[in-house]
Order: sequence, then C-alpha cells, then structure tokens
Amino acid sequence: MAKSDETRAKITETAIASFRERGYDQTTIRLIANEANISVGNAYYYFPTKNHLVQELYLRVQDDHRLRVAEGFGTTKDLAKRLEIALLSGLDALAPYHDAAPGFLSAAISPTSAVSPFGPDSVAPREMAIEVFQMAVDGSTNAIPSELKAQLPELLWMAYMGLALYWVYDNSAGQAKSRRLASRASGLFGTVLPLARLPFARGPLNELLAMIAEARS
Amino acid sequence: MAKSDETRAKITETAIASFRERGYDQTTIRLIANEANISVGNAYYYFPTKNHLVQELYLRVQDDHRLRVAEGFGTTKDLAKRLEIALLSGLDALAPYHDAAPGFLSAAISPTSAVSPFGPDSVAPREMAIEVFQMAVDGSTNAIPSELKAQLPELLWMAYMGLALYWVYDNSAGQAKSRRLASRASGLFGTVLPLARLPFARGPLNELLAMIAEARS
DNA sequence: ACTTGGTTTTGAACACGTTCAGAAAAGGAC
DNA sequence: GTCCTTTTCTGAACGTGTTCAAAACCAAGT
Repeated sequence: MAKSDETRAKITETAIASFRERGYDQTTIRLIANEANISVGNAYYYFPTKNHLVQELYLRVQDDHRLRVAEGFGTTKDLAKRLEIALLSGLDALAPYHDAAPGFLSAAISPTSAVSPFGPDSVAPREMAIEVFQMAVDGSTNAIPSELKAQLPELLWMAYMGLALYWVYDNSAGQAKSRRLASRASGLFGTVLPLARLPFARGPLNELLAMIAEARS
Repeated sequence: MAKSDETRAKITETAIASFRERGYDQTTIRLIANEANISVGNAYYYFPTKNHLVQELYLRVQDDHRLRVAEGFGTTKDLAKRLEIALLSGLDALAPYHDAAPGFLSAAISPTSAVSPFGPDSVAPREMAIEVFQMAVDGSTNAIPSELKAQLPELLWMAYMGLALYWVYDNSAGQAKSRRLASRASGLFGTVLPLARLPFARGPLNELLAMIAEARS
C-alpha cells in the first residue's frame, strides 16, 4: 500500500510542479512520466485523465484558500469586509497559476469534463469551496433576511466563480484589476445589503431568490 | 477565385452540418475532409484551426439571431418585453447546436484562442452581437437614466453570455429551464428598472456603473 | 508552345491524450 | 520454497489536431 501511495504522490507532485512552471498545454503526460520515472501507462493507472491531475491542483488551491481565509478573517464581523477577505484570499491562492489558467479554464469548462466545477465529479470540492463563503456569512453580525441568508453562501461562491473568470482574462500587473474589482464589488454589496430590508425591496428580492432556486433545480 | 470560394464553402457547410449532427468531438478534420472530398491539408489551407470552423458556426448563429429578433420585436415598446424577445430568440438560434455546445464553449473560452468572444480577434462579431441589445434598448419607450442607458446594451449582452453559459449546462427537455430563466429574469429586470430612478438608488447605481467601467478598461 | 510565378492541393509525419494486452512484482496459503 | 491471486507497471498502438515539403494546377507573358 505504501508503495502505491508513494507512486501516486510522485505523480501529483510532478504534475503540479510542471503545471506551475510550464502551464497546462506544455505539461504532457509523457513529460510527467519521465520526470516521475514511471511509464505513461502507469500514470493512467492512478489518474484516468489529465484533467484529474488538474483536479488535484484545484484541491490544493482550495486548501490554500481555506487556510488564508481562516487567518484573514481575524475578528472582522462586517459581512462586506469578510467577503472582500474571502475574495482576495482566493485570488492570492490562485496567483501562482495565472499563466496556466487559460488551459485550465478550457479544460474545466466542458460539462463532460471531470474538472467541471458544476459537474457531479466535483461535488466534494465544490462544497468545500462554498464552505469558505459559509464561514464568511456565519461569522458576520449583519442583519440579513433569513431567506437571503440561507442562499447567500452559494450565491457568493457563484460571484467568486465569475470573479475567477474575469481574473483569467486579466492581464494587468499582478492582476490588480481583479483585486480592485473584488474590493469594489464587496463595498457595493455592503451598501446595498441594508436596502434588502426595506419593505418595497422584499418583492423583487423574493422573486430573485425564487428564480435562482428554480434555475438551480 | 471561384474555385477557391467553392472549396471554402464546401468545407464550412460540411463542418457545420457535422457539428450539428455529431457534435464537436466526433467531428474530426479527417471526417470533414472525407465528406468534402478534399485532403486534410487542404482544410488547413483555408482554416488554420478547427476552432476557426466553430467561429464560422458562431457567425451563422448570430446572423440567425439578428433575423429572429428583427421579426420578433414587432411593435413591442416595453424594454423588459424586448429583452425577453432578444434572449429567447438567441436561445432559439442556438437550439440546434445544444449537443455540440460543450465543445463549442471550450473552443471559445480560452483567451489564447483566436475565437474567444472577449479577445481582440473577434471585435466585429462581438459588436454585431451587442447590436441586438442596442436595438432592444433603442426601440423601447422606457425612461432610463442616461448613464445607465449608455452602458445597457453591453451589460445586457453580458447577461446573455451568462444565460448562454447556463444553457450549455441545461439538460432539461428543450432547454425549458433556460427559457424560463430568461423570461423570469426579463420580468424581474422590468420591475427593478423603475427603482433605478429613485433618489437613494442613484448612489449605488453610479458606483456599480463606475465599477464596471473600470473593470472593462 | 513554353516558361514563370503564384495559388491550391496532397499525404506523410509529428506530438499529443488515451487504451490495452500482457509482463513484473507483491502477497498470502500451504 | 512453490503455487495462485491480486496489485502494479510497461510500452506499443490508436486516433486526434496540426505542420510541411513537395506536387499539381492555373493564369498570364512572351
């Protein structure tokens, strides 16, 4: 058993390192096999697809995100601030892989792909990712309508997916534009959130939530 | 020249028909070449990439969208209704290619691809697509704050891109869920739009528009 | 008719992700 | 130690998108 785990680990480490250094396209299975001193077929014994190696990287990034967030939240209780921390921490965790991101994106975007964030193959990773935003909401002291509060973590995660999409296309130095967008959107969210409690906002808000609920079915 | 155009047309027609019948993955260049009675290399003389054949399909869908919208608008003056027409017409135009959509999507999504809808290489197609929503806005009689009105067509186009993304993943019969989402979102937009003129909404609205403008730079 | 220069077409070749039949290694059971 | 089963590993092979040197074709110009 130990030998098997060792081989598996050797493959993931080599693959992730190569993704980081060379990007997605230039990281070939043959290259990974060479660097890990195994055969091509052996890599496929452990990982049915190249995309499954990307999944491994994705899990690592997510773990990193969780660690950064746990540290970053500190004693902050304001939801907008916590959201900003969650978003910026996510971008921090992603940063080393910006060059490889386009390749990852087109690998992940196909619904048939193992790495599709919406697909059935990545339920666990997705729930782990949503947990970050669950923490952001739970640790806040803001007064939030309960129907909204229930759906908020998943909605914020989807917003984060949108931000990540923007980030892939963002070629500004250090992806500064993505960071600025994250901050500004968080601030805007903070100013708009109290309005959700105004009486005439309830109608549209409930319709919005119902629409999303139906779309998610 | 005539011969050349003929070959080119033969390739595009064969390719689009095959995308439609067999989907993206199962449409191979060798297959297209066979059906079009040419050699593999000759296809590459006209189209540098398989994705460029997808681009050809994309243009066709867009043309179809424009035709359907021009017919569909009729005498409707309400912006929400016009938006709904624009969105549903878009889904109608896309419908025949739902099976091929995942491949279509991953071909288009990569920023490095010449076919990316956000990239510099497809400015013209993008502007043609936005024009549909420009028409939707221009033909309406709703009172809209001018700062918003200026940005609205592009914003609606982005919303349409989001809808299209949802549609790719939508496996309900006839993609009914996507259609329902389009209708419901249009209706919600119609009820929220008047609120944009209320005094205390101006602040957040302007911040939102400024944020988007900065993000688009 | 013959050359010339450009356009169009061909098919073999390359590297890639992936598959697969079978070899090698690793444990037990006796 | 010897046999048997299961796990782990190998490398050749397949079909893919793409490239490229060379062939074939074509339209003038002389």
